[in-house]
Amino acid sequence: MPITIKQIAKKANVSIATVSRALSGDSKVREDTKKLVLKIAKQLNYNPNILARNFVKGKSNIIGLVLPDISDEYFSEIIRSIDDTSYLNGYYTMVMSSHENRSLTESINTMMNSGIVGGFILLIPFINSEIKKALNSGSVPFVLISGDDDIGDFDVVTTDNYQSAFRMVEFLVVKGYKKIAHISGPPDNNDASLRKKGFLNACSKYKIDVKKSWLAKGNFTMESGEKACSKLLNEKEKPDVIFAANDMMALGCYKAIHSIGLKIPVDIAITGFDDILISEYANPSLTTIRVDTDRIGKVAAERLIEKMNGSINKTIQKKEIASQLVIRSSC
Amino acid sequence: MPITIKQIAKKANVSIATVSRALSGDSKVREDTKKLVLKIAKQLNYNPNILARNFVKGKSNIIGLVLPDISDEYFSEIIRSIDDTSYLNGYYTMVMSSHENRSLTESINTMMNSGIVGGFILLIPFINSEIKKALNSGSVPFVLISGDDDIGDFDVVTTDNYQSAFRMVEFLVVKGYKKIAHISGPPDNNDASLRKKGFLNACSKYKIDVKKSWLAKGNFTMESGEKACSKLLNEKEKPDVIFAANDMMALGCYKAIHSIGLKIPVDIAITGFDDILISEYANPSLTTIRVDTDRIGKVAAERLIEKMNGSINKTIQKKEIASQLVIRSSC
DNA sequence: ATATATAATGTAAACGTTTACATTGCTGTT
DNA sequence: AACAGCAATGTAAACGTTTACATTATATAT
Repeated sequence: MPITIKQIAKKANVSIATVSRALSGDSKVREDTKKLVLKIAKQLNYNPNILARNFVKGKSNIIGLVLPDISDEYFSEIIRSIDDTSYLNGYYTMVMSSHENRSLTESINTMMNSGIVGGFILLIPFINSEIKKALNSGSVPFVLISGDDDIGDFDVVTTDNYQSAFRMVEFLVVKGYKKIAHISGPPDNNDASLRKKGFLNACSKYKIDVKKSWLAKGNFTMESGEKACSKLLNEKEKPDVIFAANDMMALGCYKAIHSIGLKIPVDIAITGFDDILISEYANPSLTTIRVDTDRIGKVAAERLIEKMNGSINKTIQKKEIASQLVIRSSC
Repeated sequence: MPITIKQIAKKANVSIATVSRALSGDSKVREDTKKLVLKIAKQLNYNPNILARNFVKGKSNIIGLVLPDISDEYFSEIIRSIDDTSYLNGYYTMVMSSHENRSLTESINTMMNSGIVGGFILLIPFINSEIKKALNSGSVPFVLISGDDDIGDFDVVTTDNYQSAFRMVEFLVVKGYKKIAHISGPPDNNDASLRKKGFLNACSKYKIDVKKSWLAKGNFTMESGEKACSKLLNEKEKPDVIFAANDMMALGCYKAIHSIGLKIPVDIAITGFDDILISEYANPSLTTIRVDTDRIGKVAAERLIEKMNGSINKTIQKKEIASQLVIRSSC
């Protein structure tokens, strides 16, 4: 019982083709017929059947968004950012979380083959050959959002993990720190390894001697940060600052440090990476790196829409979104 | 160029109707034809065109999810939970954020009239007559997720704001606190007013004398909590515990208290509401109330799917999801 | 006024699937 | 062997929109 162009056509005494043209606006329709059709459409509260439109056009104006198997505080920001951008360009956003019941490849296959989306964005913490294969199996355009752009011949939007970690070290060096420790993230995580690499290369550039025992291992959890920090504090030569590969581990360091009565940043300084909500309010507030999630979503969506429109640029594009050093009181 | 049932039909030497029936499984098709069709479908890597299916069936298996104009850390959990439930029932999830560019009513109208979704869930912090009107304007089923179930004749899933606030006070009373202050949230926010109501009624039941000056006003931000707390600390008769209507304000209290050198919970105790990520890691960890977002999403999605399937229960359902008191070190 | 070009509109097919209805094939009963 | 009854399959229409192509109306040039 929703209004269709047929009813408009009848009421306006024109053919459905004219109605369609008047509504889509781009074809040649006489000004007054167009006005009439628009008026009647409005009057009847007509809304185009999007499913029918997508179906007949053979392409969908729905953008798929594949989320990985983890809950992350910044996902809702990315989702919102992508949805905003999509909306402004006349697209809708469909989410698809991967989890125990639905694997990532299954999600990709649905995106590729069901026709339900015209393109998709994949939030992907790591890549493997199975995923690559799935991504190469179809012709639906997509863009990746990842921590690493070295993941094959795909369009990808990344954070500048390496650069930011590098700059963090530079900042610490300028501040006068000499003994810098690092707590790294999971070894199979791209963000983690790039941050570590940035750390190491910066240290090497600025002639900071990194003791092996100062390269602690964590897994991005607060607990692992706490544990790693305790270990560092037990070294006979203690670092004077710890650069954790993410904020959660940095806050774990807070715990370890406070528990033995030391003070940040007086006794030891801490820095993190991510600028999660809590970091601003921690005591002391945490110096860290803010990822521009808003921009990441926007850039990814814009690039995807470009591809969906079949516009010019066919070459693979790697876009790195700059993060920002957020200087607070922890160092 | 995606595979269609036509190609399967040709290859299997049957009509497209038989293919359709074999694939949908529910009609009477001979066992061996069914097997043959399924085999060929698999072999050709057939995926049904969902747009076409939805279109011809006149209904969509996409569930819309309308998000309000705020970024909230628990949204990604709700989104995930809804998507999980949808997926398990054969549905997809489409998000639609409301914001400056797209009003809430506009989102509702799209959901109602474009045919793109078969039903939708509305995350809604408050309701007004314009929204009510929009909701009453169509025939697409929907479910609300709100802080208050007293928002008209709609299916709604709520948190038990009132009950939980009530129980928080009970808990504080049992703990021996006598002078309880409250920092309320925005006056037009349902969650906020129900929490305040629960607080007041519990105080009244347990004969807790609530001084007028102990009813501070905030707006859910950390700053407002800090300010309200400072004011409370300047009263000649200070409360011995402050129950903030949300965690952010509770953490604002932390700031105010620490800044003048007092200790929590020794000098004054604090409790919150929401159990945001940061609360567990605050110092001291915050006693608060955890909203079961996972369950909220699941229940809302299940109820919506029930309605979309046109199953039995047509009467309005108000479902209140129980929250959990999380006892930590701040009181 | 006529011919021509072009603008406006109409006609009808197409998209992939489901499904009401029609037809065919098979089984068992007499 | 004839027929009923039902199971299996086929035929074709339908869904709402767009769009290639056909037709008609209008404007322009002669």
